Amino acid sequence: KGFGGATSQIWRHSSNTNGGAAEEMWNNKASGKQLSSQYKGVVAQPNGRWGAQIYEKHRRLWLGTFNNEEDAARSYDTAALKLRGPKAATNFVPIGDTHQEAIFLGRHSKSEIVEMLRTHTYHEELHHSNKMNGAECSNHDGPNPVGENRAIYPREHLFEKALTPSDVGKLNRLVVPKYHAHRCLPLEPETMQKGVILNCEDTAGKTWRFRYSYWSSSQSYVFTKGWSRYSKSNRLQSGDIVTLGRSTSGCRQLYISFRRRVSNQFPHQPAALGSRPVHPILVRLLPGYGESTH
DNA sequence: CTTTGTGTTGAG
DNA sequence: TCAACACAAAGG
Repeated sequence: KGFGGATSQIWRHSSNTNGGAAEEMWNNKASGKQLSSQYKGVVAQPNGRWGAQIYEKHRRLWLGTFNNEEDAARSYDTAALKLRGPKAATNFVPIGDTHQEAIFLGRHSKSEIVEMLRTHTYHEELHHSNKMNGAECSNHDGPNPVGENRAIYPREHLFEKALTPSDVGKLNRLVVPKYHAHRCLPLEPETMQKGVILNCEDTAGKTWRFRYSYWSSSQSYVFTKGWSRYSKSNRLQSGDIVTLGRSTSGCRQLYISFRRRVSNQFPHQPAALGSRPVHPILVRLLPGYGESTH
């Protein structure tokens, strides 16, 4: 039932406890050649780090970059289990076999899992999920409710901001108005520099992750990493209004949404004047891996 | 500026 | 499907 069929690992001749250490010796410095990984789904980066990738439907999904080959290999393994099921070939025998991990994988979309792997937060999320499971989440054992069972918590309004041109431009950051930052998203002194990762759920239930930090150079609070992705995916334009909210219950889940700028160019254009018909707004999905809920 | 991860290709 | 390689785009 769970993950962990003994058939799922790729056995290698060399004991892999010391990884590719020996191989690096003769492969690396002497010849200017790129060293190559012994692990499936792992590719070398020019700077000596390791990337993980997996293919699906003629497309490559990037699973992040890592310092160790093994971490990259584990990232591949997780993605393979999510994309290809319990029987997928993996680099290591799946240690998180714990049935808990299977449930965790089942409750998150492919793109969510890929995002966790890319940002190195998969294990953090997994463990957090395990803690929650015993308490207030429904913990079914048999029929695993796969689907949109999103909890609706009472939420508080945090702030809104009309986006500036630079918020949707090439700077790839959102400036959080300082007043609101201090009021509802305070950063601890020690986290100011590094920032924190905020998980924000959108109206479709998708989780977006933003790095939130303080830029001392401009003395401003900003969403950096992740913002560009959100902005582009939703085709945000200057003048559009973004809203942040937060659950008032214990989990303090953040929520993000937006609405289009109220156009002042055409205040009340009569719609039916023999011109072209008004089409419903088409919401384009993120290009790339789509979900097939099966 | 550094690093990521996409574009691309040829092999399997 | 897969990894090697080059390098434009993203990140900081």
